[in-house]
Amino acid sequence: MEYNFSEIEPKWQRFWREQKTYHVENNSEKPHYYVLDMFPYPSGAGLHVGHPLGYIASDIYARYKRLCGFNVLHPMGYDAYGLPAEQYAIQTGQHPAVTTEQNIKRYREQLDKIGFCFDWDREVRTCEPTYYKWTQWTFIQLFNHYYDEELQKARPISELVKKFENGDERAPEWNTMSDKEQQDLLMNYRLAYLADIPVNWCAELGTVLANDEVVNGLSVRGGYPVERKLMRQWSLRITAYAQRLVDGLEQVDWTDSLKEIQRNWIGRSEGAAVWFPLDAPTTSVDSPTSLYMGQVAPEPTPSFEIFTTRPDTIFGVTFMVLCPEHELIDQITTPEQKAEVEAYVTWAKNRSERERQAEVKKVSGVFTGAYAINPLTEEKIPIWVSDYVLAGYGTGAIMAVPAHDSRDFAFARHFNLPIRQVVALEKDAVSDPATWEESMDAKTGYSVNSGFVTGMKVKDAMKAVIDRIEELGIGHRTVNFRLRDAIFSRQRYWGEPFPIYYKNNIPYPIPEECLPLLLPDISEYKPTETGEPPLGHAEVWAWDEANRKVVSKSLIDNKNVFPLELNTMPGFAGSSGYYLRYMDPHNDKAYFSPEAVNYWQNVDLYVGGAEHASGHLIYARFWNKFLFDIGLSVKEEPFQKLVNQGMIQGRTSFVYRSKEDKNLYISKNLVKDADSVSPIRVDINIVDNDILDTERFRQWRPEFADARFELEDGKYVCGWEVEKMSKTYFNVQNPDDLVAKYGADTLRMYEMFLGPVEQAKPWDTNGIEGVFRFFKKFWRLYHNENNQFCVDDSEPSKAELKILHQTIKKVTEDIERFSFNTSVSTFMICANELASMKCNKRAVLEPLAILIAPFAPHIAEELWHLLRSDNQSVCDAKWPEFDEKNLVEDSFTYPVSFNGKMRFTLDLPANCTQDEAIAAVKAAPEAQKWMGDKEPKKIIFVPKRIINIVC
RNA sequence: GCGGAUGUGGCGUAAUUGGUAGCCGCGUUAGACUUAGGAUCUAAUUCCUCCCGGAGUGGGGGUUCGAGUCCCCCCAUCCGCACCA
Repeated sequence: MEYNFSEIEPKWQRFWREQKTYHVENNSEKPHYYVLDMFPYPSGAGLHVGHPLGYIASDIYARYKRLCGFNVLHPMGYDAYGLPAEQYAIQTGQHPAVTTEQNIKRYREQLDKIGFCFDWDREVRTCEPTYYKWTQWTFIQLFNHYYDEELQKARPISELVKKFENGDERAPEWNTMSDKEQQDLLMNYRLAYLADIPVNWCAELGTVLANDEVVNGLSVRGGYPVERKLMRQWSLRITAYAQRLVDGLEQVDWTDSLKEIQRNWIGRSEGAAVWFPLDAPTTSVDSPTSLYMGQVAPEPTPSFEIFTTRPDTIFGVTFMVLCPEHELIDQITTPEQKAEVEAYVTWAKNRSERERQAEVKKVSGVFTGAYAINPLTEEKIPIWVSDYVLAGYGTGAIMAVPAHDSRDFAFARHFNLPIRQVVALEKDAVSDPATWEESMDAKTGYSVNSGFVTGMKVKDAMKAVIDRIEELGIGHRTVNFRLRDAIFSRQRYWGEPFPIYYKNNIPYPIPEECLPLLLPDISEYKPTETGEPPLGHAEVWAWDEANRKVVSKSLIDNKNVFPLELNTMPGFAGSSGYYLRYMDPHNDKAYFSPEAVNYWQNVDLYVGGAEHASGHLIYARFWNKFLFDIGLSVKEEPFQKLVNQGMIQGRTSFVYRSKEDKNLYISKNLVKDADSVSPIRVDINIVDNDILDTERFRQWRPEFADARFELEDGKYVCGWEVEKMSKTYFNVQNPDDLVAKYGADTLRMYEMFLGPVEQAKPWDTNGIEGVFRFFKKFWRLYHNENNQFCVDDSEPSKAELKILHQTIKKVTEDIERFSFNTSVSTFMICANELASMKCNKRAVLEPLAILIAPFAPHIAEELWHLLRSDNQSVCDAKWPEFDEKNLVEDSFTYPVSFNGKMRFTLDLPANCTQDEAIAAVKAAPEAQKWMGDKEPKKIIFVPKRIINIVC
């Protein structure tokens, strides 16, 4: 029989399904290993060849681990809530659940054809009530917990209430507060909280977006403008975990670049918070010094706090800047400046995020007329307002040191403010800042003109200044983060409903026993006429507190019936904890059982795209840390090792149409002048190895029906370019087509052969033939000339064993370091050598079938069953052991170099000593030729490698 | 601007981690078997060359007996962040 993949592959896929080969139990004597893929959003377009790349890599690893004796959890599911299904629903009225179901069906068919070892019994879908019940449950836990700064972990909010009741400086009047006041106060502590916050509002999408969903002022989905707007929204207090999110990166095995992206996103910076008193005529302070000695309790002096990472430059402050939103502006602006300041503030606040970002280089601002006092120099410093200071970072106020901060420098130059040098590269290298072209921002050199720190190194000066500031009680060391809390409300339909109802305008969670709070059906998926989110259309959408159930909205006037939250949760809600649910997906009593999580612990290997670095991968880490704090999750970090598969780009094919003769298409290498032709994208499915199928091209579209071609060697050669894989570029490669033409094993192997998994690369089908040829050759190793299965039970030769063990060694090492492209090469070398030796020994071919099983499970399974009479799957075989002694040689050919150049080779015993080697070199006739009568000055001998002789 | 990465034949890539650069595959060329082949097999294929050799891993310098690999300076491309004080 010839290698007939179209018969083999469905046969074994059925076998695996019927035998439940990939079913995984939560208890086993074997060591556990958890291999996870980022689950897909099932879009309407189906899979293209880029999607399975990571799945194939993780599948190979999962299969390998299993063969090595691990109990491997390798699940798959769907991130099923999302905007496209909802937008499709708005256009067609089709329920998103219906389209989502259809898309999932198609995804599953496509995935099944590739032969993955997923345990489909553990499938999760984020839109299933049995799943989102636990998303809602976690939200309630977040709502019911706060972050205890002392313990550095989440604790029940009831503990905080108890503290407040017993007297706490954070809520001195707690016991006299009304319920509403108490609840409002607690909102400042809850990990899931409701607050009026500036949000990214996207009018076009009719929803707010998280920071990572906005790029350059445009929405990631759709590219619509986004504006800042104050809205009452649910947020997650992820900032409470900022430090732990930074620290945790030390413990995980991720690439440096990915860790760096996360560190940047979290944006930790150390510095000082310093209070600058106002030079306000209203304050009755005799001498500013009396303020700072610490003993005299001064009159309450209006002052404001700034944050700086360069406390050492405090002697170079020549002005202060407040952000336009700063609350102090109204109080301090002098009457003369009032009109100007108000105009500026209004202008700044109304600027869209996009405008602001586009004009970053433009300097704008206005003087308030007020002054602050530099607490160390007692100088009077003007206070300005400018939008280059951001409200959301630090305190929204800065001390400006134009000599050593490029933004302050630009501002000072623009408004002609003084610039004073306080840092120099050398102690005496002081120059006139008026001559500078740019500020000196580097944190190197020495302090100059800086009072008591003059002459110190910058680093020491920083410490000295902070120490003094803390001594004086006018500030303290502090850490600031760029990370913002995650906005958790979406004005959408197709997402998890919040398990929240409002009584007297105070939010309450519905009782946990009543979860899930089911997403109601609605008639229209658009916002309501009054501007409420789509859930405003839901008729039966009110909470009956007494009967603990959802009832009709019309009952809201009744005593115990209250409105339910109309927002839904964002996409990252469902994807933040799914890896935990896979451990115990059918549990209806708990998110997952303690037994399950104690067995699996956390994800050992996570494979997915780097585009989730500042979204999903941060949220999931936060989510897991919270579950860890409340005792559910057992590891603080959810994903121990992370591999980012590179994006597969498209490789677009072009034909070149003559500009003179619109029906003439010129083959690529015959195009003399690029301006004389127009390149036209052509469907890659009618191009093979860059050769255009001219007949199918004529049929492709009516306008090409009369096409004529200028051919080279009778062929039309297309040009190509790397672009995004997209329908509009005709460069989408559907995996189904390749499976049909070459089989799943060839597709799997070829995707790996393309290059390192981590590397972005264009999809290029040229070359898949080579892998297909390999499989035909591989098949023939197990068959005779008449295509009959034929293996030999005799002892293998030394040479044959050497090839086998070389292959075992290399493939094992390659898989361990995720280098699958090189293992494919190793298989090819192995097959070539065995074929040329005509080796058909069982002792070689049986282990070989196991070795290739992770890569090409179908052909491996077929050969395995031909080799053995028991009905055992190759998936349950044992990974062959590598035995060094098969590789040991009696003699070894040593390359011999003179003065660094290789001159000749010498056969020596493989384990010869250095002295023996040197003696052999001296005796060799070739050596005489190179050495002449010179004595070697130096002989370098590396075991089994090189002998280098320097004369 | 800041941060991270990458740069090797016509193409995708490899190199035991400092040890004969170009493995494996595509493509190309020649040959074999064929009525035929877009099947299969064999051989060649970094470049230059007067066939003696010489040059060569983005460019320049350095360390070393020896550098694709380590160090310094440029150049190019890709990615992330971007007024974050």
